[in-house]
Amino acid sequence: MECKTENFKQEYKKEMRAVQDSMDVLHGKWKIAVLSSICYYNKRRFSDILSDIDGISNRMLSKELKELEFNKLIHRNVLSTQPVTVEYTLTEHGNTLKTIINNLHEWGVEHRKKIVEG
Amino acid sequence: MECKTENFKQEYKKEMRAVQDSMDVLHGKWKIAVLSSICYYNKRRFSDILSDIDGISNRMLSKELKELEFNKLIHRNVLSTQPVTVEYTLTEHGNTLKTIINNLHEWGVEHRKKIVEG
DNA sequence: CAGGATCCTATACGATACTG
DNA sequence: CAGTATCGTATAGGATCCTG
Repeated sequence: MECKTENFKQEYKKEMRAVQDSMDVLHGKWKIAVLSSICYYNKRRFSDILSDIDGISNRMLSKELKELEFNKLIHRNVLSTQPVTVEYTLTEHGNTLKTIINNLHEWGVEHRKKIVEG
Repeated sequence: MECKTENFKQEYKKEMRAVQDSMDVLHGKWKIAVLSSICYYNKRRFSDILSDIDGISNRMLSKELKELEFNKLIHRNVLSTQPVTVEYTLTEHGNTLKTIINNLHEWGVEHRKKIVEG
C-alpha cells in the first residue's frame, strides 16, 4: 500500500469495478433480505418470503426475485400442482454470498453499538 | 438450521435488521467507491477522490462524504492553509469495513466469471 | 397461490453554474 | 480548493386491483 504509482491506480480501478459488479447485483432495498429468507429456510415460496420481510410488496418481491434469478443467485422451481406451487432455492453461486451476508450482519451489530453509544 | 420454530423466526428477523443497518450505511451509488478510495490511499482530498471515481459529480461526492462522516466512517480534517485543504481519512470504525469491501471485491470477480462464462 | 398491470410519488442522481 | 445552489430527469418503490 506504499507505492502510489500509476500501476497502483490501475489496480485500484480494477478492484472498484469488481466491487461495483457485486453491488449491481445486490442493489435495491430488498435483495439481501430475499436472499437471506431463502438461505435460512433453504427452500421458500413466494408467499412465505412475502411474510418474512416486513414491508415488501408483491410487486417488489416479484421484481427482486426476477433479478436474482437473472443473475443466477436463485433457482425457481415450478411444481405442477393445482394451483401451481413455486419454490425458490439458492444456487451454488448464490450460496457463496453467505460470507458477505454474515459479515454484513456482524458489522451491522457493531455499527449499531457504535452509533447508539457514541 | 433444522428447527424452524417461532424463536428461529425471531432470530432471523433480528439478523435481518442488522444486515439492513449495514446496507442503510452503505446504500447509494458511490459510498463504497468513496470508502475504497480513502482506504487505499489512507488520506485523500476532495479533488483526489473526484478523479479517482469515474462519473461521480461534486454534488454527489459532497453528499456521500457528509453521510459517511455522519455515520462516523470517515473523518474530515481541515487544514488552515490558503485556500483551505481538507483531508479525509477512515475512522477506526470505518476501517472495520475493509473485510466487507474485500469480500465484495472477491465475490465480484467470481461473479463476473460465472456470468460471462455461463 | 404466484404473480402482472396500472398509477402515482419520492428521492436519487446528473449537469451546470457559482462562491469564500 | 472544496464545496453549495439550482434545476431537471429517471428510476425506485408503494398502493391497489386484477388473473390463470
